[in-house]
Amino acid sequence: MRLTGKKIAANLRQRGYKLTPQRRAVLEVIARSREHLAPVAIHEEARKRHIKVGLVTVYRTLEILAELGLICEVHTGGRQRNYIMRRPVEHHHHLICSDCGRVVDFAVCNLDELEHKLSQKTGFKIESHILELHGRCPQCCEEAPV
Amino acid sequence: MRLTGKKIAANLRQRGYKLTPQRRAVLEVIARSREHLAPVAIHEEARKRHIKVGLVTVYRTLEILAELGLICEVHTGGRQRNYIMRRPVEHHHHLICSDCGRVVDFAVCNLDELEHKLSQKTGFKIESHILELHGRCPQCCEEAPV
DNA sequence: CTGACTGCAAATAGTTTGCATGACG
DNA sequence: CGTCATGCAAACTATTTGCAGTCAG
Repeated sequence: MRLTGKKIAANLRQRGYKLTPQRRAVLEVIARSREHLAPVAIHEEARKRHIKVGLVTVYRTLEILAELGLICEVHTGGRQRNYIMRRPVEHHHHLICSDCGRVVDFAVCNLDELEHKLSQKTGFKIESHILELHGRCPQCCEEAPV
Repeated sequence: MRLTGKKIAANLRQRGYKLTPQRRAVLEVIARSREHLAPVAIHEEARKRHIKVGLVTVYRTLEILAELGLICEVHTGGRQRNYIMRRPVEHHHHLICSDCGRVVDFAVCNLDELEHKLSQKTGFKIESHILELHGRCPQCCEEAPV
């Protein structure tokens, strides 16, 4: 599914939001990057493309986009938030390169059984999970063999 | 394995650190809590127990304790760091109540196969993973049925 | 037109650093 | 006793909020 402007606009409007150049810009920057980006990086990149946008707006936009499920947060352990395009709409996870930050999606996670077992054992009503794999991508392994 | 003062002291000394009342306090606060705690909470709790310690020291201590593997970080999605005692030394994960913050450990995670497959498919050299389950614990489910 | 959006400046929140003093081993 | 630890204040970083002007629909 391609995220055309129209689809996004509709998506936004549905919840009473408007599609402004700034929001378009933020979304585009994230969409074009294969890596996860921090708010500051998104801001810089947008300005490089000569789109006038304030950092504050980037923050506000990210919140909305995440709420709409168009982007999602990546937990890098660093001190800032990081967002990446949510390509497939389905449930999926990330494999993240600890050197360059490249992100690969994957969908398989046979955790249902685990969740079921744990649920029975602990009485928890399990609602979601975070699963992220960290490692080094092929490029980084080559470039700087530890 | 009980974490006696001696063991901890040895653990610290091994790497050139000293065991001070402050460090002892921080560790004790974390050890007694079943939930994950943020630096501020640890600081407050320590003071309640009449141990004079500065917030700065708490931060510095947390860094060391995490480095030593005595405590570990929990990713709550909130804006602060959160730490919890690392009870078993083995590899394990957390099941976290999204209401009260209670944390349950579990060790089973049949991800080896998944990691292996992904490694082959992507060329990534997988080094670690984050797996956290989120849900509501029995108590919270009872007290406030959604 | 009008309510939602933007951007600035300023406020917060969390964390880190510099430095003089204090105490573990 | 020397080295590492502490605590204050101040710096810093990331993020949020208030508000007046602006714009998409």
